[in-house]
Amino acid sequence: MKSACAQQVQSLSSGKELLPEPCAACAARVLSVCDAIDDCDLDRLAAITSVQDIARHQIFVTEGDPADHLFNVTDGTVKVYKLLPDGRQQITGFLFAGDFLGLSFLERYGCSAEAVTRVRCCRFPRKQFAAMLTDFPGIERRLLGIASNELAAAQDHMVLLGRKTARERVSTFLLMLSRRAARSGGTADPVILPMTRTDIADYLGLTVETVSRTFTQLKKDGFIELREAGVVHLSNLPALEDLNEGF
Amino acid sequence: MKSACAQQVQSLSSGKELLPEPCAACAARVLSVCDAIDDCDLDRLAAITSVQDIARHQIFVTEGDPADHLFNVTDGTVKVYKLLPDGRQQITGFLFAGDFLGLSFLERYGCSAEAVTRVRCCRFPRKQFAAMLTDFPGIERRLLGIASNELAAAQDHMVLLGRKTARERVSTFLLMLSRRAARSGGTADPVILPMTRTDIADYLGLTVETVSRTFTQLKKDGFIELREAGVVHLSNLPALEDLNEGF
DNA sequence: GGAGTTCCTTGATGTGTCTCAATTGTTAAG
DNA sequence: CTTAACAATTGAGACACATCAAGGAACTCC
Repeated sequence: MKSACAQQVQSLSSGKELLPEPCAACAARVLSVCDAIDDCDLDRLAAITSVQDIARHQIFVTEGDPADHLFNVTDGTVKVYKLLPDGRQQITGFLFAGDFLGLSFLERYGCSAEAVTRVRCCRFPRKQFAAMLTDFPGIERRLLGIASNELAAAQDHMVLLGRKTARERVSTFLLMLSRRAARSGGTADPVILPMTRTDIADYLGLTVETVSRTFTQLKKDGFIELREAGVVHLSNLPALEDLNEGF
Repeated sequence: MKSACAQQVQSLSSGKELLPEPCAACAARVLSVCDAIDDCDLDRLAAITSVQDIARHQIFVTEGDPADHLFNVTDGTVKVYKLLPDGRQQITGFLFAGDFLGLSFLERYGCSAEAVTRVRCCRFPRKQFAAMLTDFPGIERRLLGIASNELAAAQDHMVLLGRKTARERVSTFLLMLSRRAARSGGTADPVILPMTRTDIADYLGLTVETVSRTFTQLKKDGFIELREAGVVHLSNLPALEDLNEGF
């Protein structure tokens, strides 16, 4: 087990091969927990790390299972969700390169996770990772920061689910993806949607039909353009931001 | 500033006077962060603590303000909420004795907080509290645990807001309050509702009218009884739990 | 290149919850 | 006890979104 965090050499969607690289060269590192560790100590982290490639649609974390592993997404998109007994689904978040998965440091996973695209991630055994916390208090601090951010995002999402209209939900979603992409070095304007309309609906607390209708409505009103599949052009970003009144 | 965490000698609602007590005797301590500190080090915590009494309806934390203080509720009920520019409100959670407030360790508060009843709490200056983290890593571990629990609660609430019917939301809410009360040494069956129907509505993503109608509907169907104001008797708890199918 | 599958869109209709409005119940003040 | 202010309930009607159903577009697999 020599290799560790993987560097994203080519986008997975391009079909090119991925080259595993050591943590020190990991493109996702600056975005993630691993950044809390000095270069010289990275081999310590690398020793407990295994790189995983996950096929599209594969469920690699199941709600209620013992939380044996923590994950760090280095490429691709993951959906994190909960199910009601009758099959209703609520997606609690999407994860992208640099995002950490497994933040419920409880005995069992609180959510399930499924690869929306082909996904590459670093996997840490939870116990060994926990053991490292005592040696590297910086990680703990970092985790607390990540938890804070996740909590803030969860609160924003509660506002969306509890109080926003369908149109507001969709535009908030588009802006969120846009900012997220820009923040991690991507492009802000043509927003890439790796997930299906159904996934978007399950994230926004709507039905597929309503999501689809809202997209066409936003298109008709000149806020967005839909040329290729999975891509949304924000033709009128200021107006779109107005829909969310500085949110 | 000699006194620190307050002990709940009598319930505030009874109108009796509260006696401030040192942290070592604090009834809420076992439920809270303070438990991560040994008795002998408690004076260190006490030195930066100030006890605060907050009147009903007082807003003591405002979203967007610099996060100068952290709070630990020792008695009473607090609502934590976010507002949309046009006044729509989403309550993200209710806090009771032992609950920690200020978990967004960010520069500014992410939510506002208002006293639903008269509230007593311990207040810590954020910077001094942060400084203690290095000396007492146990607190950090504890905070991470609290954050995990809050995150799990937030995820459950997203499912509620995104995918549950009004009836399911209300019954989930009642069960949550019941379990919460039981967990912190209270009574599980007559559930106490310190908050108004409007607050419940803003928590559940509904309107007051729908909440009220759902209550009477649950009453008519024999799930609950409404005798005094602010009290709900769970006449048929198993059936109520069935409504939420093991949730 | 054709067939199957999945995804997306659009239409017609239904309904759960919201909105508006009025009444009653409760609490606090004088 | 009276009055005012607030909280809770109930009814009538409207509407945003869900449901049901069908057609078309994109992708995958022989």
